[in-house]
Amino acid sequence: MALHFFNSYSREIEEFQPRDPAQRKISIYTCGPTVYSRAHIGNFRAYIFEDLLQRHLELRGYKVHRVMNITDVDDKTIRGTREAKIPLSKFTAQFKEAFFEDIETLRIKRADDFPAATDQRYIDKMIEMIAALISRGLAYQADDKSVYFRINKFPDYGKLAHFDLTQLQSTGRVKHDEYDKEHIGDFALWKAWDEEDGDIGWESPWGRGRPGWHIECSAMSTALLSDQIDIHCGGVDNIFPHHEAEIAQSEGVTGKKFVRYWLHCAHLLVDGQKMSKSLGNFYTLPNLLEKGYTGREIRYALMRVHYRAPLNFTWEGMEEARQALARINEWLVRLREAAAKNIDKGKNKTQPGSLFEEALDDDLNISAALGFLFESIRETNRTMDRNKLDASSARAWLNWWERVNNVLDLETENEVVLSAEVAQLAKDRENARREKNWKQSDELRDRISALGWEVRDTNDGQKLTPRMGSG
RNA sequence: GGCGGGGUAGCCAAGUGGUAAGGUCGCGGUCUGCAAAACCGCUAUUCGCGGGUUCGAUUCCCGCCCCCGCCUCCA
Repeated sequence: MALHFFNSYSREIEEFQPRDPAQRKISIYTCGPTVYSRAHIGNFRAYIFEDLLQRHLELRGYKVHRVMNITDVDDKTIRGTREAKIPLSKFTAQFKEAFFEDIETLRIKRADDFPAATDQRYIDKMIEMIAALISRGLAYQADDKSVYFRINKFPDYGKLAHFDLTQLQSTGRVKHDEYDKEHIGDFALWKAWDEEDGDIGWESPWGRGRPGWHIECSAMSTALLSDQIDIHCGGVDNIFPHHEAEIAQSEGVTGKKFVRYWLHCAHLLVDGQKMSKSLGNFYTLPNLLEKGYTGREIRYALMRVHYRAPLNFTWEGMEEARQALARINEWLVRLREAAAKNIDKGKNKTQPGSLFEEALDDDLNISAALGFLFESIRETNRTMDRNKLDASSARAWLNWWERVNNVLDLETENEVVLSAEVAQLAKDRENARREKNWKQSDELRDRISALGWEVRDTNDGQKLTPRMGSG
């Protein structure tokens, strides 16, 4: 089955055909964080979705070039730097650093480029694009000295969001300077300097000021990818106005189709409510780590629901993630033992299939893909219970897992080393068991458990595994 | 008001015009000295509600209800 994605632009599932199929190269642009505070887990849901997308494309043999922008100048960063009374670059640096820390914890692959809006290279590019838009009559400088995009001159404006612009209603959420603009929907390309900006600003043909938010993405995607990109991702809330504006700006300059496939991720909810910085009901990654959850547990919890469906974050869901991963762990341990045992009963016919990746081909149907994974786990466990899984089959399953895990990236990283204390207790317990001193054996099991290790007695003696979440 | 996305077991969730994957939780069983893990069995006669089409609908059509979101700088 060929790759299919739901394209927000057409609102249909479409077969994926990259711009340059022969090269197997794909360009992806993803909207990154605005670094005015620590990103919350809702942000990371979107980034994990993009990570899953990239990894699956790579599994399918594509070479992905992905760009993620960092918005490091806007109203909120300026407010932040003013309140903190430190320079903008210093203010945003701390959140950039936190962001990279967090994506590493969540095992999100780094983009190839993380362009920053304040980089002079991109400021220049933005100015260049704005000038082109003005020369084409698509933009104008208003009385307030800011430059705006003239949406009436761009007939496709509203096509992505499927908005009828005459129906636009102000929510009052954002204050805008309606008197300076020709149309209420005209959006800023260049914002004229005002007092609140302090020493933040760049010179331009239209005077000192700073870029509007949308133009940075148009400039960076054009500069780093090309006039036309294969896939552009973001949260659904970015569809309007942000992505709509990007289309208008980029196509207004190049005259070419900007993006082939628009993929948008639904929101993460907390207790059924949208999670957002402005509402203050958000968790950051450190908040969850403090509760004892690991990066991979959080990764699983954020990944397991289809990207176009809302994901309701709950602690019950975190617990579920933990248990599901523990199940995978156990399975891998057994498989590796089976692969090493070199028994050859040769009767097992359970073979890994390709259903996992085929599910992902279908608009990243992760639930179906995980369904196949867990079915496979049950089947192979059943076979191993009967001691019927031969070594070569076990190896085949392990190879399959490696492939699957390239996409999921859910395996425990390092073996947690037994402390000398636990090792000694285990040894004592072994002796106690040899003497069938069950009382002492159970006491020791409790003590080992208190130290974070679970004890299991198997045919091959006792086995210790670190309790989930502790490692 | 306009435009989206959802509503499937306690919770999360896949799915199809032919009678409901998977995860998690709970209960019972096998195994065990007891556990744990694993496996087996049970847990939705039913897929928000009401109509319609059909031999048959959770799946298609119509109407309605509920939740979440977007409607000018939120992923």
